[in-house]
Amino acid sequence: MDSCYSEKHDKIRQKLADSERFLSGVENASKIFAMLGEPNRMKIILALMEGELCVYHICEITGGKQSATSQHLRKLKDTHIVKSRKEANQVLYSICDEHIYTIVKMALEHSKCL
Amino acid sequence: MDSCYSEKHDKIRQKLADSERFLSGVENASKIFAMLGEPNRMKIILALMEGELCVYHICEITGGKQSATSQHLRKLKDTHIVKSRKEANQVLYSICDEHIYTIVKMALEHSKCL
DNA sequence: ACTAAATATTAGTAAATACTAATATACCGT
DNA sequence: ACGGTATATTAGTATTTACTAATATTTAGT
Repeated sequence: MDSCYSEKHDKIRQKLADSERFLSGVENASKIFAMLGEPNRMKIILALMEGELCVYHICEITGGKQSATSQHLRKLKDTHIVKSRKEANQVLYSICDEHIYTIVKMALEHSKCL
Repeated sequence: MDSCYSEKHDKIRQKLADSERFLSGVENASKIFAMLGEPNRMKIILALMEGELCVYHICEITGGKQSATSQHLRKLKDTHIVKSRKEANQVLYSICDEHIYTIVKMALEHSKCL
């Protein structure tokens, strides 16, 4: 390896790193949207926007089945949209991040005006 | 039909209408998210956030194929996220609505902090 | 320890979605 | 009118995703 290339190569590496960072940013942001892009999951989020809820109540409110709801909750947790804590024999879910509120409200706003 | 029911029935109808409005609101908002939930479509949006572009350039920037890109653009148009106008022999696309900018920026923000 | 309630997981299947390649359409310049 | 360029559409296929039903795990109360 010739060391006069090192600066040049650093720049290339920087560019690659940047674009990777960019692409993974896109991937991550896309994942969030994909989560909200499923109506039943969206209903879960809307329910949780009113406050912490246990799985049973989430099912009741959204009309979803236990199993399906549980699977959706896991996905929402994996994407850091939702967090959970155990209390007695139930698991309470709540929204992780302020941003989600704003994002959802914006989308409802947008869809209102066709 | 007995007319003393009319008020009661009106209320029921109102409630049904409300919940339908609510559900269709959820459906519509969800559709927007589903659009942004596909990485290649997200890239298209990000490109258009810099300004109006023709299909050829969108393909070039995002690295997508012509056909796939065109199909994505149709979907984005159907959901009123994007609009188009013809100029000479090309079609220029741009983002429809202010909200989209904010929504996307929020999501990138959210995904940045894990 | 046993039973019941709350939640999670798994496996299989059905449905939705995105991709590719080929073809069609529209428009421009000659 | 013809050839070329830009975009759209279609059909078929592959992949992803969500659902259901059954089962497993966890905890609480007796």
